[in-house]
Amino acid sequence: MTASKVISFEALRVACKNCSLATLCLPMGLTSDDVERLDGIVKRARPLHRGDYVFRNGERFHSLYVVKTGSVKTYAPSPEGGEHVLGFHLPGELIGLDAIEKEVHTCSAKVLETSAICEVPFSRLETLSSTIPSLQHQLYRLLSKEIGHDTELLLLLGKKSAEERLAAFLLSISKRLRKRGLSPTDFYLSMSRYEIGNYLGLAVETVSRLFTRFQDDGLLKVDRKHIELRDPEAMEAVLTRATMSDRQQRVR
Amino acid sequence: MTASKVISFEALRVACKNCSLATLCLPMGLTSDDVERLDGIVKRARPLHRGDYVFRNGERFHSLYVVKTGSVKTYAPSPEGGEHVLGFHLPGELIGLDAIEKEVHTCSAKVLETSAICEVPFSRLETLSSTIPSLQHQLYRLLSKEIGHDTELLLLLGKKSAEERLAAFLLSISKRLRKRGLSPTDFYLSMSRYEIGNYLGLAVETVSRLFTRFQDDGLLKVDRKHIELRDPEAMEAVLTRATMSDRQQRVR
DNA sequence: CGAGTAGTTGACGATTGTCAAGATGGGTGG
DNA sequence: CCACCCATCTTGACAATCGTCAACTACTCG
Repeated sequence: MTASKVISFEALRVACKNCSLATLCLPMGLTSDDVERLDGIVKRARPLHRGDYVFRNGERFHSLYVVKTGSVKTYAPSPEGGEHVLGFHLPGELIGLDAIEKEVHTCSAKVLETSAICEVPFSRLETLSSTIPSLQHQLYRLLSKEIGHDTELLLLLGKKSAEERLAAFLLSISKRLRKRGLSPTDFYLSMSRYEIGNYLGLAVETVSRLFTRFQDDGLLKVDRKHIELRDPEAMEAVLTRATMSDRQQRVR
Repeated sequence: MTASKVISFEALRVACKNCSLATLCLPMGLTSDDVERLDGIVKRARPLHRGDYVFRNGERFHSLYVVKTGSVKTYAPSPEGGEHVLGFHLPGELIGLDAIEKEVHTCSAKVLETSAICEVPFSRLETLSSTIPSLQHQLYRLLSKEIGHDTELLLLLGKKSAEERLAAFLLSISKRLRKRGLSPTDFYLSMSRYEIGNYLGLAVETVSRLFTRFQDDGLLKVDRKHIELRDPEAMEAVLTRATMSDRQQRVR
């Protein structure tokens, strides 16, 4: 709230209309006039560092957040100090949508690396959305998209083998990076093996072994957190080829 | 579209404002005047029979649907004829929310028993919602609720043992029935063992064995599809007691 | 009443978690 | 700038849960 803080905010200030993420984020499909109005309510680019919270489980819900740069993990802390990783969020992705109903955050969000986060006060967004039909529509779409995404994950956790889960995870990251204009075959994973395993419902050791196996099979090259997809098609094939889980699904 | 059809519609016609589900469904929190307007766009109580589709995977999305009586399963058909059960829906629950984004249904919905389904054309609902703020809010809430629900399921599939999954499933049904004023301890399961297993990511045989074990342990009495919860507290305890999955979650 | 589907039970095995030990590397302080 | 330390990751051995296969029973529906 000091002058210097204001300056740093201004330095980071990039209007929605100039933001490279506009097509992935809330402004999608809005006229430039409407984007201007949306712009007016967005608190932009709060810079956070590894381990900082965007919001915490139990806090009252006021805003949605958009990842502008960096990456965020959302997770449900369990009473005993454990956690259940719910997702990893890349630039352009909206978080906090699950809190609208109860008006309380039901999960925590922590940045995995230095990240810039835009804050969107929800009540103002809601008000604005009733006067901008395309914004309202976009919000319904984004909420619906989140449901679709969770559904995919449900299928992954309920029906797929460890191998398929990790392959799907890596391909998901790859595709999301491509959409953002980044290399889909050469990237760093900002999360730990433990977090990947937790997210995919696997033990750390299983994740580690799978990375080794994928490398041995020539599907990728792995060096700590640096991943190089060598054979994305073969990786896709891991998902489609008949496995235990397919057999299980067949109607008898 | 014949006269007789119109008559059957009229016979089933129960306005939202007189519907016992109003507090669970879209009208929640609306003034009676607003409910009247909502009423105007709802196509009411299409009666369907076991195996009938509410909508099918791939169909263009036009409407949301509310289960009025009976029960519905939603599932994603897989190319090889298998399926992935995504959910079971009881009276007052809204289905089709996942289709808003792509404007195409990404799953199929089939009724499990004779059911009445209300149809709500989405574009009209959307238009109406921008003039009724509390309806808009309720829609955001319902979408958000769906996300929260999926998140719980994610935790179930990713971290819980077979025993915990089935216990959670039965307790979920029980709680939802209670909200609808039905017995939470004595109910019929309209879905098959296969569908339960598929939904929970378990083999039919595992589900069957668990029912037997729960019965042997005095937690419930099972006779085909009829379930009698004998010890709901002990059933809750199955969820909270330390198990494999808890150990796994502990931060090292 | 017969046939077929759904459900149950048993035996077995595979995938994946657990435990344990060792390797690797980044960060910190002298 | 180097050395140490600790967290993270890897690898191996073993075990348990849960899926698979198979046989049998019991409903349900023509």
